[in-house]
Amino acid sequence: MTTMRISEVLRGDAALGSSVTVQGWVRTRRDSKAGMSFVAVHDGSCFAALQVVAKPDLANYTGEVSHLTAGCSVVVTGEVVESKGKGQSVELQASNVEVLGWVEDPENYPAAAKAHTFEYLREIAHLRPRTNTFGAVTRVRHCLAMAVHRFFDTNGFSWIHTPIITANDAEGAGAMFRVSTLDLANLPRTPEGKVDFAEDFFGREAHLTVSGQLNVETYCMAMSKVYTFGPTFRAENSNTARHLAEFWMVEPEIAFADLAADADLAEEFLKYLFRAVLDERGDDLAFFAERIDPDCISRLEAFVESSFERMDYTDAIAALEKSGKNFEFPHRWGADLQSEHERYLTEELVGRPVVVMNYPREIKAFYMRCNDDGRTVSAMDVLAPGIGEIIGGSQREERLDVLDARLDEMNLNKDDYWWYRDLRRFGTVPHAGFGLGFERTIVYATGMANIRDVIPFPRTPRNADF
RNA sequence: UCCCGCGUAGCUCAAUUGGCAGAGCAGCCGGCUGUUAACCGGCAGGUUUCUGGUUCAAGUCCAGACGCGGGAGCCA
Repeated sequence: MTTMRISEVLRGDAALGSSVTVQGWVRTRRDSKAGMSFVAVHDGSCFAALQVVAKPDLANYTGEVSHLTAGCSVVVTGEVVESKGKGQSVELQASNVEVLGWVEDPENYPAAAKAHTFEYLREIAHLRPRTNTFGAVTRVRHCLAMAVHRFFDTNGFSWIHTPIITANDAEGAGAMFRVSTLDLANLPRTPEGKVDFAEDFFGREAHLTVSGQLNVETYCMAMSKVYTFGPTFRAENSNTARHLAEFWMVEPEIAFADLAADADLAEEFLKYLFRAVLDERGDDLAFFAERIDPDCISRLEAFVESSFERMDYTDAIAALEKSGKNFEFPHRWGADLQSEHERYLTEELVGRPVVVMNYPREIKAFYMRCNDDGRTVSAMDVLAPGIGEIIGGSQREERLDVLDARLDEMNLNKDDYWWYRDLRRFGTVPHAGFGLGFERTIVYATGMANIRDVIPFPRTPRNADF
């Protein structure tokens, strides 16, 4: 008798007739007309549950087994047999069912075996991983995370653990959460009456990071190919299905590379991720296609097969003009593309993922490399059908004089960027990178409608429960 | 943050013009010769988000608060 995961039993690792033990939780119990019970047990190892056949000759059949409800934890030993029913090829003929934990007051079990809305399940985030949907999301998320590391590892990248707490007060990527140990009820003051952060834990203002990019660039200038993958934080009060206050971001950075190489990397990387999900999580994808988003498998298959279109921002604007479409928001050279513009380009005009490159410098960050035309920078967005912007990246400005001019132009203090500027003083090289929102990647792969349902414990404005 | 919508049983939703608050699922009890979102019969389940107002009468109308959702902006 061996203990096995349910995925192992279902894929045939245990010979028919052999005795195995499984451990898990009851999904449903069905009583048959023959006076026996069918107990579906799941343990998270795969989408399917294992059907346990429990007959009345079990010592605890009447007293316990026939009272099992959704959520009870059980250890079941039995013989692996070919199923006489239709829904599964093998099942477990139980010789012993031990109930480890009952569900008290099953009428009020919040995750009862019935359909629930995702809004409701967010209120029971500690129990929702037991549902079909969140089990599937969790396995796909894990699959994608492993694929991120595998892709970079096999391509010679080093994983850099950039800091969560940062004292860079000017990263320019959005509002930041303050990190402080000061007593809010009794703040130390400078003679001028301002809060005296010299008294704070770090001796200066500190925040949660909004991006690991500036830090990872330092390691890129020594390791050549690096990436970060970790949590990032935005204190924006944005309440949408696509935003989180705490989310995970993947940020590769490559040296001796230009924007074209950056776009090539993004394309190769995204295709690798989605191919991994297609190869490894077919069971979960089948569920998403059946219950969540009918197109999710065909969308991924099309994505990994198609080549990304490259398009200059200037040409994209021209294409929008030529489209003759009546957009809600006007498009003009010099303004950022609206969601509807991005959707037109990738879904209607091209019908494939599109990399829009070389944006007007006025609307982009200080670190992006200025092009020779004097009015654009080497920035790119990867747009995908069905989701819009999934990646934002750029070639970085490696020339100190140009970088300094940009900092001045944007009224940023050069002293705040002293170590970032040092990289341009000591052995500077052309380099580029991008940021991929990890949860948005999961949304794309699963067809889940709300980003709050692809992260275990979503943090959004006015919501940090659990 | 702005615009719109919603809040009724554990969950998903009904409730006509302001007039006795009701179904399905889940739960419990019973029945049925291997069930698959099982089926059949029965039982139980309510401070209608909260506060105030109008009215003979409020789930329903009015005001405010709180919570949630959709869209927009910002972005990843």
